[in-house]
Amino acid sequence: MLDKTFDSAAAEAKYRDAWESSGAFAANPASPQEPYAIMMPPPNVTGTLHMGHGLTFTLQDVLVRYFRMRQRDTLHQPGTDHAGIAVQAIIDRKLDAEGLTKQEIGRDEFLRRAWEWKEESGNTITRQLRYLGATPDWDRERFTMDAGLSQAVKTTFVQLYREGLIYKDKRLVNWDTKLKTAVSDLEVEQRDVDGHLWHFRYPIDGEADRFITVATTRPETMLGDTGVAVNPADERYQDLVGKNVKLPLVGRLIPIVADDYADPETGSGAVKITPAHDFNDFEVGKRNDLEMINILNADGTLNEEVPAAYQGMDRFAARKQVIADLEAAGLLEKIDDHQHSVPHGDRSGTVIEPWLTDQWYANAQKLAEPAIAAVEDGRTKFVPESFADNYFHWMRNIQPWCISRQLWWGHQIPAWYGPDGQVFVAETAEDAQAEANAHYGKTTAIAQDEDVLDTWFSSALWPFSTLGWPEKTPELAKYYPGNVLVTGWDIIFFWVARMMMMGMHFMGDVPFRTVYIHTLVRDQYGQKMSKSKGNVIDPLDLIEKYGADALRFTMTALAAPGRDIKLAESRVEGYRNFTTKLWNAVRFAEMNEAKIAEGFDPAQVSHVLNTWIVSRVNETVAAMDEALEAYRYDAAASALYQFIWHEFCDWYIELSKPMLYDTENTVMLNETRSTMAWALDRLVHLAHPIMPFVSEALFEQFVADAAHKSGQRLITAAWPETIDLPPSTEKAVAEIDWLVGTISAIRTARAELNIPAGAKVVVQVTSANDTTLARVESNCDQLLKLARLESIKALSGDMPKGAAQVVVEEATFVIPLEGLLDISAEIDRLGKEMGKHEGTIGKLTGMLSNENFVARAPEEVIAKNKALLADAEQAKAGVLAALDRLKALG
RNA sequence: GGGCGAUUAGCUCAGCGGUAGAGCACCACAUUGACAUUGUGGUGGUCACUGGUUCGAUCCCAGUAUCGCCCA
Repeated sequence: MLDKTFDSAAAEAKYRDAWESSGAFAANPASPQEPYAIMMPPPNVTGTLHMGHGLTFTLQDVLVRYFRMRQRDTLHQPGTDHAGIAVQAIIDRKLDAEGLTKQEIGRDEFLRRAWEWKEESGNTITRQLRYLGATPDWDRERFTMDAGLSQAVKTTFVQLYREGLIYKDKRLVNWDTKLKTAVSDLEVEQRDVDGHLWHFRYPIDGEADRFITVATTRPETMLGDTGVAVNPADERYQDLVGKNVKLPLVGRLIPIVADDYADPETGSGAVKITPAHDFNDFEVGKRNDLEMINILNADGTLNEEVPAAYQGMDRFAARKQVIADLEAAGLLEKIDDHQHSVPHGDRSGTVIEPWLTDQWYANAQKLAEPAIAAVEDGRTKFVPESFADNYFHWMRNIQPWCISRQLWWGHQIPAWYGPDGQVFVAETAEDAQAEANAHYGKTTAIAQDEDVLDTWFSSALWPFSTLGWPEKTPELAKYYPGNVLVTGWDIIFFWVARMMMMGMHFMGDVPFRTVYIHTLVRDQYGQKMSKSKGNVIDPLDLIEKYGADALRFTMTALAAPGRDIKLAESRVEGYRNFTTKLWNAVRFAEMNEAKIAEGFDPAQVSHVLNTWIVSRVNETVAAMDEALEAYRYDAAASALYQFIWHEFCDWYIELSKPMLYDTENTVMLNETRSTMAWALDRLVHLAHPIMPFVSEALFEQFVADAAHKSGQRLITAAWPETIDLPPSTEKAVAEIDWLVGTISAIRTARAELNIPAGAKVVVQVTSANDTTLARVESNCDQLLKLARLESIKALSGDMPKGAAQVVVEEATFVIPLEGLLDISAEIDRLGKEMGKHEGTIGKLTGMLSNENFVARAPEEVIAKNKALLADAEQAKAGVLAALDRLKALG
């Protein structure tokens, strides 16, 4: 006997392990089955499961389980990325706590410690994914710094270098002064801050008492100014172009140049130019051939390029000092409050400095071309489609991709330098040495580039490097391209774009056919979850409280395309209740000995109720197939919920009771027991992708036995297919629809007339046609039970006085209440119904008498409206007759 | 400033060129032999606003307002 409620914790613990050890998650490249591959976006190895993971991995697992049940050879590729900056920061902190620095311990020892950390605490998230019920092929788990994936990095780097698509360049980068590395544009967060705009007066050289005013939000950069720009069309400054300014505090003469970048409308119209410390100024500097003076050290202190008084000073201390000194010199014109955005490192939180350094770049513009074309011609589709525009916009405006990072944790760049700086790029030190020796004509010492590659460089190779590339493996042949990539929109540029570029370049084909983009999980008020706001909901807490199935159902039901998910805990609670509902439905079946009898054929059931539920199962299968194939997770969840709760539980179980309790009629009893067991078997199959634990538990504890499938596991069972039903099905469905409508109508009238719920009433039917009378006859038990009636039969003799009347289609159900009826309440009630029908009739008559409508509307719309009008008129006539009788008899 | 999206019941959201839907919340009733993590019934909406296209617009188009997000 099933317990009264579902014990989610016990089931999760049991099936998590049982599934995994059964080998159910394993892909099988040797199998003849059609593949279905999803590459898991590798979570950061430092990560722990948050709600975003909860969403993305639920959606992936729903697809994986669904297609596994459809008997596809399913690969869900798991793994983690090495998170260069994050891991380096962790090790740095630990060293700091020990009073050590990485320079002291050296690169090898640093890497040893990093690996040690990774082995010990780096895989928290992959353990946590199992709690969510994810079923990737764990035996194939990869890490971006594994030997194979590292080889892929070397191979791609060397090839791209040889093709001229990777090169070294001196450009401005986003420099993180705390982590002392370049970071990508995407890792820079623009924060609006309340700052100031300082207006300084720069004296014109050779013109006493003449000044030009410039404004800046970063006064310390003036020490690196190498020019002042004015707009060529700005008449105020025409005569100054070509002259020099004597840079205060520094004394350097710097030219005044004409450049469109200067906006005459903004401030004074003149702009100071610091080419080595501002992205816009860099371009102005290049156009006007201005000197580039780098005034910063890697740690953000000022270097020897500035006057001695400022050397070694931190950039923010220098800012104060520069302001004070300019003010003292009488050159501070004014200070405005000014709100502006300041770049911050998203890892370090520190202000990012544009800094001039030598870095390795990939020619992203070139690599993007085929990646853009692949989406244009539909080889890869975005779902929802609108995200393709996002992708195009970014890809068409893509900048050179700075791929080097000044870190130790990562893939060290396979480039070596000779004593004169000559570069030798090769996959191995030996090859590089050989090249160097050949180049110099003698054995010459070379040293490898100290830097490592951006983590996203290796992540970009993930769709093929995990499959064994550059080796030609069976996996690569079978699972590339993958079917779908499921990820959040925040990662389109970090990852999707780069996988597309690398996939097109090295595999000659897209990495996946579809990119499903989901949105962010926010709190119930639409706020982004953040630790500082304290509104973070931990998915593991929800799993503990409500079960993984409830969380998964919530994620699935809320995953409507293109919309952020606002998560309220009450939703999860509601879906926990849903798992309980399903559990108890099976428990009911168990109590009533539901079991599929030998030779049972769902297409041949005789009772209308059984025919109806078979038909409803069919339609639910079709609805879920359609929804899942279109990535309409919300629609799939809703079809399942609606079917289980509001059709199977509310009506099928309730209407089946008279048959299940009537042990005399063994034919009907057996058919109903069989149908119920059959339907439940289909139903747990349908529930499995979204609610794997409760469905598997129910299957094991009862359903498998009832359906003669003992010993099988749902996780690998075949997904239901729709079955062909005889034409008579339609009639049965209409009869159940009528029955449901009639019961509901009587219940409504009872409630509105305050007939006590416990009171059994006598009902007599009048003005009913033969079909209705036959339906009343054959569904008598169900009507008595669910509408709580004493009896129901055709009205014989006169209409009783003081009777309530319920009109359903052509028939009226008369409920004699012998003076208990509140006549005026009943008149009001019937009057309200009349109003409703009259409204409908008015509207439809209007439409149907409109010549244009009749002439232009489609045939089926006209037919439908005519039918609706007939129904409404029939109903109105019934209600009118009821009102007349009531008035006549009281 | 540029781009994208949203605006439908108290809340969270589906929907769709043809009579407005769900879940939650709320109100009333009910402990009837799966389930109170329940059942039954009910209240609740000028589909943001203004125009246009159409026989017909919540839906398509244009504009307005408000709110998000991304980019500069």
